[in-house]
Amino acid sequence: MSDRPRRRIPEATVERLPEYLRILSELDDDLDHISSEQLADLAGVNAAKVRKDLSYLGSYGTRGVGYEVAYLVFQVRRELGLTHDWPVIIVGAGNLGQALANYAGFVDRGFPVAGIVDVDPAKIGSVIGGVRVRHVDELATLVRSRKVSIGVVATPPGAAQDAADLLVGAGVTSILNFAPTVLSVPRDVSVRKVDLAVELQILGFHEQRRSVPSLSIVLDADSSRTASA
Amino acid sequence: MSDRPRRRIPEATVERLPEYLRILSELDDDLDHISSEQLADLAGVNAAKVRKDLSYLGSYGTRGVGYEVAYLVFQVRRELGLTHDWPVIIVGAGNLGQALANYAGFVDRGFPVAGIVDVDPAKIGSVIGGVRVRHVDELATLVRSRKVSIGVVATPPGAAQDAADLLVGAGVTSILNFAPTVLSVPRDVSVRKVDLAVELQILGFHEQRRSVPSLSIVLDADSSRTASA
DNA sequence: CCGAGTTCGTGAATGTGTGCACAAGCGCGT
DNA sequence: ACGCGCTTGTGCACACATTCACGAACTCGG
Ligand SMILES: NC(=O)c1ccc[n+]([C@@H]2O[C@H](COP(=O)([O-])OP(=O)(O)OC[C@H]3O[C@@H](n4cnc5c(N)ncnc54)[C@H](O)[C@@H]3O)[C@@H](O)[C@H]2O)c1
Ligand SMILES: NC(=O)c1ccc[n+]([C@@H]2O[C@H](COP(=O)([O-])OP(=O)(O)OC[C@H]3O[C@@H](n4cnc5c(N)ncnc54)[C@H](O)[C@@H]3O)[C@@H](O)[C@H]2O)c1
Repeated sequence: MSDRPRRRIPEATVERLPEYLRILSELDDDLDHISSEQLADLAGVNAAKVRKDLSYLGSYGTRGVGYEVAYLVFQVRRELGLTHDWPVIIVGAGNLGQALANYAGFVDRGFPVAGIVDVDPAKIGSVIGGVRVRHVDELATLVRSRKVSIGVVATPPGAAQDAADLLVGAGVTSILNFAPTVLSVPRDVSVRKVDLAVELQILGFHEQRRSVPSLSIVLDADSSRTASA
Repeated sequence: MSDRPRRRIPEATVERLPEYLRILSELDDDLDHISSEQLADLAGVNAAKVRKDLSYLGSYGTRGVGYEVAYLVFQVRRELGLTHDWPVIIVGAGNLGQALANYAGFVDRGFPVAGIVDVDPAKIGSVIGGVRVRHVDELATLVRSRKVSIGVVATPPGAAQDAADLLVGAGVTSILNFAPTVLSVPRDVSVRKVDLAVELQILGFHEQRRSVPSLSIVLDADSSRTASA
């Protein structure tokens, strides 16, 4: 219990752990154990993958029985660093920034909105999701006083790099970028990008392939990203 | 020109093509050629990767010169199926659904919002981004009359499977899911999921690792998803 | 206490993605 | 016409991810 092997966890596994965690958290309270196969079904993946993923955290299952849900939740949360909350600051209080700030799902999963900033005087002072919109000049102060290490960029593309620079300058070390722009940041800052138009374009690609049945295989079901009944 | 090799394109490449396309589209008009290295820099990836990605589309570059931007844009658009628009229907006109409908970036990139539906009488009839919100009962009619093949699920998690079933029943074959739920759909329907809380949790994981310097390597810069200066 | 049935943990095989390194091809200047 | 410098396209080696298959370890009933 006290020792932590702290082995390296593959990135692909890290990307699935939050999904397992969500599913486990939503399970009925009277279900105290779950098998890799049950969890796999709920997550839409292969059972062997679930076992391998969980094995990176340690040997927390019991053969012939499965995994104890409460304990597994605890272990996954610990591994993901969710033993404490990670306050988040949102830059840009437009359509998307407001939707994000209003979204209860963030605080529920350990990411309270510690601040929202904008440059538009019309937006500053308004309250969204219980948080008052501040001027972007106050960003650094907010980040430092609230010990924020994660920033969300929800500005127009032209302002995204500026926003990122501000965040990095204030000490933020992780950025979630919604603007369709490639951000330049120091190597020790993590950036993840969510581009909704890209998602649609990927769907469009497969959609198009579907309608022009290739000479070889008629339907190459893309098992990678698609969940099936 | 008339022949189309129609080779299989790796999924990883498909996921990068939209980004290349966006960058190419935003280039100065007076730049008529671009090298793989320049494009790689702009996209924050390796030049060899750009060349390999583009080589799946065909040999559209010229050695010693680079790629002709206009022609490359055309080819990438063709490959992604963007020779025509893909109308999209949004289910759920809440915070997120409204932000999406208001977002000009979709229609700009070939995905006009053909309809928005909801169950809430208070929302039905209002106009968002130039589109009137309809009752969810009209979904099938809308999908058929506007030839929609892509649906966006922006309902609360509890209603997401219902929304997906409705979409599939109406003939939609690609779904972009924003609800934190695993959707069950027939095997021939593509689903992509965007879970913003998952993105934050992944950042949180790396954030935590950062603060507990592992015994082995102090900072394992995650090159996979992070763009760096 | 034993055997049947269950489920985990993981080695090994296979599949997919990345990046180096270099030959082949092109343009340009002389 | 030719050589030189530049850039593409790709073979190859390596890294990473997925899946299978099976031994190990557990439960339970008799
Ligand atoms: N709305 C969507 O559904 C959607 C979908 C995909 C991507 N996006 C992207 O998300 C970003 C935000 O989209 P949106 O629809 O909310 O745009 P928006 O125009 O509604 O909001 C942008 C906000 O950023 C503020 N801003 C501008 N410059 C700033 C700066 N330097 N510092 C701080 N704030 C600044 C503006 O005042 C505005 O309030 C854009 O990059 C957009 O491309 C939005
Ligand atoms: N708002 C965000 O920033 C955000 C971020 C991440 C994920 N999400 C997810 O996106 C989804 C939507 O979030 P939101 O903030 O817009 O929620 P919301 O509650 O503001 O909006 C949901 C809308 O869906 C409608 N709806 C409910 N049942 C429906 C049905 N059966 N058919 C059609 N419409 C129905 C509701 O009337 C409401 O208008 C949720 O699943 C949420 O978890 C939202």
